[in-house]
Amino acid sequence: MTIRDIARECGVSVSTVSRVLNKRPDVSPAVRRQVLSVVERQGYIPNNSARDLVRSQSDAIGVVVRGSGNLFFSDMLKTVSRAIDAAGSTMVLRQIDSDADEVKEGAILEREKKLRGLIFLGGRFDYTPAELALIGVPYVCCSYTNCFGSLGEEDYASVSIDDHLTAYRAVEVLLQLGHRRIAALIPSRDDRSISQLRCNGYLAALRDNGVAFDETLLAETGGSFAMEDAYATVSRLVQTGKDFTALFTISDTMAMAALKALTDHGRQVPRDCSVIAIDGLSMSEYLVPTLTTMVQPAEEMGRQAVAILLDMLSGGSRQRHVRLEATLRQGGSVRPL
Amino acid sequence: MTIRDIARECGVSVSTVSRVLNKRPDVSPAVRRQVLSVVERQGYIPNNSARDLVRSQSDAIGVVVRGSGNLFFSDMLKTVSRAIDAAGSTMVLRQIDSDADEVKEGAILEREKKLRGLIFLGGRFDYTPAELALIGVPYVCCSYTNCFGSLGEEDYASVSIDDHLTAYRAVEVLLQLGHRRIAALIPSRDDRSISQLRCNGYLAALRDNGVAFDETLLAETGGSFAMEDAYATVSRLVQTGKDFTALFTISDTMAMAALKALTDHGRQVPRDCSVIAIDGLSMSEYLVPTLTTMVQPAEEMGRQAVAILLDMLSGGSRQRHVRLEATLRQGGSVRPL
DNA sequence: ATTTGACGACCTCCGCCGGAC
DNA sequence: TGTCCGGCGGAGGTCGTCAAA
Repeated sequence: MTIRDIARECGVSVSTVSRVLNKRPDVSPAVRRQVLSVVERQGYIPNNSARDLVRSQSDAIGVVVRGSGNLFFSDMLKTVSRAIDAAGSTMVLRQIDSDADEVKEGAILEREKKLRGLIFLGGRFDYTPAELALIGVPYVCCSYTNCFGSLGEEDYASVSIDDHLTAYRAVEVLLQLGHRRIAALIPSRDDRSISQLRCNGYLAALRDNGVAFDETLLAETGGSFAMEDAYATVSRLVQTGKDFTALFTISDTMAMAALKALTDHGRQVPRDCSVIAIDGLSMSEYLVPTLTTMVQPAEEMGRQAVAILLDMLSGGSRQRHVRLEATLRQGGSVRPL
Repeated sequence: MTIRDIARECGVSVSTVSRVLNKRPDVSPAVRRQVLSVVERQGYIPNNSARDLVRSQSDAIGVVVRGSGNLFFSDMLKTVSRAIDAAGSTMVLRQIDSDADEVKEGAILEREKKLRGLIFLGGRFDYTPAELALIGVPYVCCSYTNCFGSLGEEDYASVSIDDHLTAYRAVEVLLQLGHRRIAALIPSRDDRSISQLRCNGYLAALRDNGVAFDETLLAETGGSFAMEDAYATVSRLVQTGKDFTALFTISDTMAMAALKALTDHGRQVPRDCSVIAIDGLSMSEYLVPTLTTMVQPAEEMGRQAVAILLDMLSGGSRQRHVRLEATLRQGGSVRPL
């Protein structure tokens, strides 16, 4: 079933059917009605590949989301979608695996859909100029920066929170409430990524407040963000018998697993151990106790990412790197010592 | 940058470059190396649209997932992906909005990628033959059936649990523990979908056990599966002052919101109120208390869906409709009365 | 003036044939 | 004879242009 079949059945030319399908004005109402009815009756669906092939450009903006199971990107995605719609543009979404190459996928998407620009929701922190050369349109890194890479500040755009500072503040909350023996649950202390940044914030907060860093209170999952591994890691930590009154962790989901592990091993939260995290998933408001966490402004991040991209597309010159602030959401998982 | 540019730069023909890119054997190692190095250096990416367009068929199987935020489909998706790989086929994934038309999207995907078959993860329960005529390849409905539609049994394939029976059993668990005043938290009792099926299971279990149905204990969110609405609905229910010792709900995420609402209004779980749900998300093992829930065999469902599809593709004649059993996972959210 | 038809270019693959050594 | 490479044509939908009704 091709456009030619429709044309033949209607007794008109391929050009005419194409005009109807693309809602162009220069077709008589009678012919338009007839073509549409045949299209409907035959269940004809235009071939998207052929369509994409011939369009030299589109008004579409691509969004590449890495990590389909990442709840944090869900809220953000809604805002991004709305902002792109509001700008009269179209969003083309591609969800990829958390170990896939978002740059490569973005480049493929760019060519396939003839994109005007790209937004990456999540990605590596260590791009090199060579790999980014694949991308031929303006792009914005959303929720991460290139701090471990070699891109120039002017070579890309980003919207993010200050991961170091946010972790620093979270740990400070615990310190100010009198906690001194503060454990940290992280994937890895040197993954050249978010985990390392936030771990460094933890270390800096301890140092600045005169608390000696205790290596044995740093619990690494071995790179994993999975709840399963977080649970096992915290369980091991508790079983070492080490004393700690609070736990800092870098994501809400890991915190959820930590809450469970602590409870299962007889440590009540927050009575026996306070827990604080970073992310601010809406889900964590439904934990018992409600999770105390540093909320990333997901919606504002999405809005800003779209705003920056649109500005770049129109040749504007506004700030290309936006740092937003994470704010403390008081829950019930932290108590004064 | 097209295949022609690469051919020109290499001083070979377009055919030769195409042969290299498609890993065909009849190219000399020297030419192959040269072409690949130029492709690499130029960052050439073949145009997927043209590629898809020209292929008359592929070995790909399409998977359409409706509701990107649905955690239940995450586990299933991994199994489906592995099973398709194991069969030597390729998976093409499309995530769509929960209010999008999965049939339409599936039909588009089918033409775009020249699919051999389709698997729908989540969809409407009331298809008509007319709309399904859009789909031109074998397909399997995974996690739902056409029980509210007008398809013939022979017209489609499905893998699902018995929603009525599963709800029935969940409520029976509560009844056998002595509970009589059992509230139900559901999106809607007549949505011609999963909510209605499970609600009927609840009603049947009450009836068969001689417990009169109390209209005021049926809490509807108004069609929403969102935690926010579940929380508000349970809060209202508690505030009416109605007495109930247990709560049945149709999904783990709604149960999570219910746990929170009950706790926030002074009802401890399971001491003051037991909670049971259906789904068996891995996440709900990390709730405090662990959620007692009827676990859908997500992985087995994924495996079966692929197996059925492969059988249909090879002209096999095995059972087209597979009903799997949900099994009770004992948690800490239910107690005997 | 309005509506319609014809045509080529866009890009890649693939089967086939022909040529070269 | 076998190996390697070049060239051709068709398939797909769109869109601007030109011609024609």
